[in-house]
Amino acid sequence: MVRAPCCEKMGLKKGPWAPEEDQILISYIQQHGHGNWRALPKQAGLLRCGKSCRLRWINYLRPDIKRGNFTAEEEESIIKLHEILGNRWSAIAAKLQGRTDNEIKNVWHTHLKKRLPKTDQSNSSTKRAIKPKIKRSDSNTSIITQSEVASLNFREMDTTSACTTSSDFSSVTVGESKNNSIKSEDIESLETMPVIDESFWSEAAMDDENPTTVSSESMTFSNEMPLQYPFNSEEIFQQGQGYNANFDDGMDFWYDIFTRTGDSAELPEF
DNA sequence: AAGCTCGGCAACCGCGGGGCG
DNA sequence: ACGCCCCGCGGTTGCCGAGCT
Repeated sequence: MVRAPCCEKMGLKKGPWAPEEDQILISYIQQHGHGNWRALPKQAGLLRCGKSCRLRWINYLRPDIKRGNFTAEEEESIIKLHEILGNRWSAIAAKLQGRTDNEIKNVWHTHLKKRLPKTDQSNSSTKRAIKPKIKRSDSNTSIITQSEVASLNFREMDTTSACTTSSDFSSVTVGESKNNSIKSEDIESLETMPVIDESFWSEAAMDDENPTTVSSESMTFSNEMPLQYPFNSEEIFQQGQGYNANFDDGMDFWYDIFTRTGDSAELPEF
């Protein structure tokens, strides 16, 4: 089935927004919110498609938008986050208060990309970022927050429940299955598993005799800062029914590690 | 001063995922 | 289980102003 173009209908305006249109959109959203973008332009009396309205609001009119040049800190954050996330601009934007994905994308392409060595530039375009695969928690599970993950401070992880299910940080479910069966979705997840180092697998995870225990010691960073791998199912089991750690929480964790180590060379690739 | 080039940025396009009937 | 609808995302386009010749 071929999807009809967004603004196929005649009479819908395209291109730059006029100040009057902005005003209409702002006042409408202030009064009514934006429940349904598709219906919004008609209700607000705008000759725009809903998509265009949404984009204009998100990228320009939102009251919490921070305008102006990016600070050095922000640029540094973008570079670091891009190392972690790849071209997932919305995820990067979520970490930068008041900045939009579009803005970050533009800054990246116009300024920041040029700063990288050529090899990195070519890699970055094809670099595979973690796909967000947010799993909505069941009624009998709960979301674990970044701080909760960080506070767990584990020595070991159990790959039966932690590794296989946390292989993609967007989708971590612990406490429901204790078997080692690999599902098709796990295969995709395994592809996006952080590449750590060879010893990580040879010493622990790939140990035939003890395939489920991984020592966090095998994950080392260049500055010798001791790091604790985030997930330990045993303690998590003790805490309750299980949990879902969603994608952003996982990213928060890795970003935290990154900012602590400050060494992109040692960052796990996705 | 006029024409051209380039960079920056706002906006558009098309795809994929999730919700819902 | 399936199809439709809507939303959000990432890639791309095109306009516009600044700088250069």
